[in-house]
Amino acid sequence: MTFNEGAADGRLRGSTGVELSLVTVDLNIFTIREDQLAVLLVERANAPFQGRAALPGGRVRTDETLHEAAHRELLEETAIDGGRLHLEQLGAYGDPGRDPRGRVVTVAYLALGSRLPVPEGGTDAARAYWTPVSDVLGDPAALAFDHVRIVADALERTRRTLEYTTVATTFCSEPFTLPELRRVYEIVWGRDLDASNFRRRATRAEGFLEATGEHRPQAAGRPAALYRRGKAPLLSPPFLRSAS
Amino acid sequence: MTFNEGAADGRLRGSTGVELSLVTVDLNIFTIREDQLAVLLVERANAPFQGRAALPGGRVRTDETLHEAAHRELLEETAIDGGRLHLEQLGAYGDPGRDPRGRVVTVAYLALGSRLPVPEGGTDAARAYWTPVSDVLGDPAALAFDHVRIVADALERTRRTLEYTTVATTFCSEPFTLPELRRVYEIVWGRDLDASNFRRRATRAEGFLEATGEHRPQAAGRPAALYRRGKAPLLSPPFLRSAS
DNA sequence: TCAAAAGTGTTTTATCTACACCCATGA
DNA sequence: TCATGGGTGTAGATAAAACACTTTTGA
Repeated sequence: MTFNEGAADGRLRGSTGVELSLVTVDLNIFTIREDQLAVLLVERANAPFQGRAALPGGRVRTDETLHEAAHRELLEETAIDGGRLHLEQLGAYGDPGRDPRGRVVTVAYLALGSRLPVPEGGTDAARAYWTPVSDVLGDPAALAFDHVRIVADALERTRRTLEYTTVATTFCSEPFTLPELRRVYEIVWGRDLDASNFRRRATRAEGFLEATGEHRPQAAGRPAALYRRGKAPLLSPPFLRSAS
Repeated sequence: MTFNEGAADGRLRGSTGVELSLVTVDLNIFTIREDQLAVLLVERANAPFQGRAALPGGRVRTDETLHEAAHRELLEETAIDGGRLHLEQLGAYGDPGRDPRGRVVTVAYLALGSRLPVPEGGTDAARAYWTPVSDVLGDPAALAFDHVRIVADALERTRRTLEYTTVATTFCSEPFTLPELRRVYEIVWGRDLDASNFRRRATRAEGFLEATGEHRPQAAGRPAALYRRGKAPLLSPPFLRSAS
């Protein structure tokens, strides 16, 4: 079934005469791959924008919350189990011209995770692949709909969220080292941080890290201490982007 | 026209068989009145929740952006011209049970302004009135739908936004004094600030304030210098809530 | 000249910044 | 024993916190 079988004027319309809208969720799934921030894209199977790259997403069903819809699409379209991800709402996008089918309001979500798989096999997820966020933002026509703008907002949200919450750790697989966590900040913020000062702030922040007592041998040099995520959701004091 | 004239099962449904949703905007209009943070409420004219207090809002039309819809509802329901307000999107709320008519997704907006009028007269706006935010949040059943939760989110957003943007000035009528601006922070954050330290930070922040050179006589004491809003949208360095 | 409120200055304390230096490991 | 990268320590600069003090007005 396609969505452009609506009324004669092409608009989606409810049977009551009240103008209704198609509501979708779109997912900005971010992870760090090959030392870059990457976003998961899909090749669209259907019109409009068939064959074009887009954010994964789909219709919200009437019996689920928006958050549940995001979780479901995550699993269906990308075969990713959202259990270990950070998932937060980014906002609603509903400009009249954003979808040629008529008024479609999408609720964008931001999902952050570590070591996310490259989906494969015969499912919908087979059309999914990772792309560096910088590649997407460098080309205004890289994605279908207004998805480039949504990715830009998602990146800014991610940068700001790293300042005052502990979600940076969700980019790391447990256990992780402090230099790994620091590299997350460097990649997302696009600037180098002083290792010494980063360590001091990260270890001082209450509930951010939990030392395991173990160490991980490196390719070269001294083994790094291993940590797990702490229990605090917020970073206090926050890490400001301007600080080193 | 009411919205519950849908299909036999009561659900809103598109003519194509695709399940569609009613999309609305709801406005959290905050101002400072009588030394308190106040939110504008309306008495609902129609079912559901007829006669109950709720956030002002209404349906999004197919030919307008979500932002435009918020501006239009602001004018229609409250007779407030949004020109001088700060208006930003808060997020989408779409739990299945939030509206007895079926799936209704609302996009909540946050509007901040100063010296907003008490709407009067024979219009829709006559049903609108100001209430202290603390009164609303003290009673989980104070408002229709999930509006109490939305107001709670709006308050938290307002508190955080004051930390890193210059929007606090939109709570003041120009020209304003530094003690007036400080009082805005104190009311929103719910804690007193050191006048001396506040002054230093506010005047040092680039683009926050513009001195007019004028002064305003007080009821008692030395006249206060008058300022206008500066041009910077962001506060750097930010004012953290923890700081005095 | 007194009260009140704006505005300035100062001391103490905490934090950031930059950078030197030490430690633990593999080759 | 050397290179490599993790980890510690520290001095100077910067900013916050608390509070004493001065200025300007109306009564």
